[in-house]
Amino acid sequence: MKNLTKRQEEILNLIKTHILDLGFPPTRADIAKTLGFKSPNAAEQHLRAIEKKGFIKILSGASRGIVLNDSESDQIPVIGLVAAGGPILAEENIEKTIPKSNNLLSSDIDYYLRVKGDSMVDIGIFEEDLIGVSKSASTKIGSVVVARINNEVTVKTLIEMSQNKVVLRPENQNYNDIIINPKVDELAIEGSCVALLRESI
Amino acid sequence: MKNLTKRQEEILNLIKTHILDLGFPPTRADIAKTLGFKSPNAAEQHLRAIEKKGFIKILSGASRGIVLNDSESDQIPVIGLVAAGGPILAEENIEKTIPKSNNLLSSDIDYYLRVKGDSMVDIGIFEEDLIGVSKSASTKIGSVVVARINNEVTVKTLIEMSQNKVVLRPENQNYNDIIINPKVDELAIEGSCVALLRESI
DNA sequence: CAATATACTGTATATAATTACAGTAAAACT
DNA sequence: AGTTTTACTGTAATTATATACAGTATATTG
Repeated sequence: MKNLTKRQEEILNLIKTHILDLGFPPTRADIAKTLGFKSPNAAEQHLRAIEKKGFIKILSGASRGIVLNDSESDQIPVIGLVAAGGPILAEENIEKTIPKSNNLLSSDIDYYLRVKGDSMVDIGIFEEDLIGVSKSASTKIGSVVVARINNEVTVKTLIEMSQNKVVLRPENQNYNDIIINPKVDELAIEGSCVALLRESI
Repeated sequence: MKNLTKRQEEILNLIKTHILDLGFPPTRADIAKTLGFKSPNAAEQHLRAIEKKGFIKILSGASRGIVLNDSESDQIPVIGLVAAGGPILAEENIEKTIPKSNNLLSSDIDYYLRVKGDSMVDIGIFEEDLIGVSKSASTKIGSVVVARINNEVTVKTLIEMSQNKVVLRPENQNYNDIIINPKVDELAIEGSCVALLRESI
């Protein structure tokens, strides 16, 4: 998807704002009036350009027939099984996506991860639950993190983190702490768990 | 706000669906075509009636100028502490409301209830969690229900239900089953738990 | 039992809106 | 240097849309 020019972006924002304010897209004349064009055709041609670049779709013959193409930035992916090796957010891991506007929880969620196994049941994280993961939230000691150890993704509580020792604790008395030497094993903290969804009880 | 007739409700839903699908409201002709009216005026008059009852606003002169009035029905209330005596959904119990989400969780959630206590931790329901409650979902044996016993609201698993014996089980080994005789104690099953939200981990 | 609300058909018209065509001018590629 | 893209003005035709007016019929309410 090509980049929009400054003016085109301005028009796309105007459309979004109009929809947010009134609930329906503007007409060519509305756009022209707002931006001071003396001809509705100026708006028309901008719309065609924006459509060509893939950001909107113009429904011909319909008044206000401007459809916003769901940009991926407005969708939060739900990650099912993470294929070994690749990045978590790789296409093949995305089970579905949830529109951000429908998100009831923290706005800081980058993706949802479907929980496998019972290693976190003691703090109420069950198999099939969806965990809201934030990549930017600070990973403090004691927080629940998404970690990748030698290409395997896991959700655990972060207990200790120093240069040559990282301790990840399963919240289930049947499991033992995972102790990693980052100099020996490959370790990456992918994000912090900030919310939880259970779709059926 | 007066109640809509069946037909009017049908039209309001059509408008909402149209907006959800395409991003803008339908025209009178669209409505007429969808519902099989032979005159766009039929749609026009329905719209006027729906506006009169306060559910929409019609912007005169604007094509597709139908604005949905934020009806409370699009918001799901979050119930904090339930005051003894009154109905669960009483105004004073509503902690906040959250917009109804279509894709995220079951569309059948009437309200969220904030969990107090630790009686359900064994199945991953923790204090401060929000439970999505459906009033209409069938209350089967084995399902987690919201029950009111002598004016106190509680969340438990329904184990047995007969004319003179109802058994509610806390999912926590430190608690005992609650055995009620509905002929002695006042008991009402308010709904079933169909989803769960945890706003922070 | 009359008035009002509901639920439409049918026709007509003003206006709202899309959209095509003909230009101008500057900037950005190729 | 020539073509394409961007960014508009200006005009006009066609179509889309709202909306008024005139009816019909049944149901509901005061």
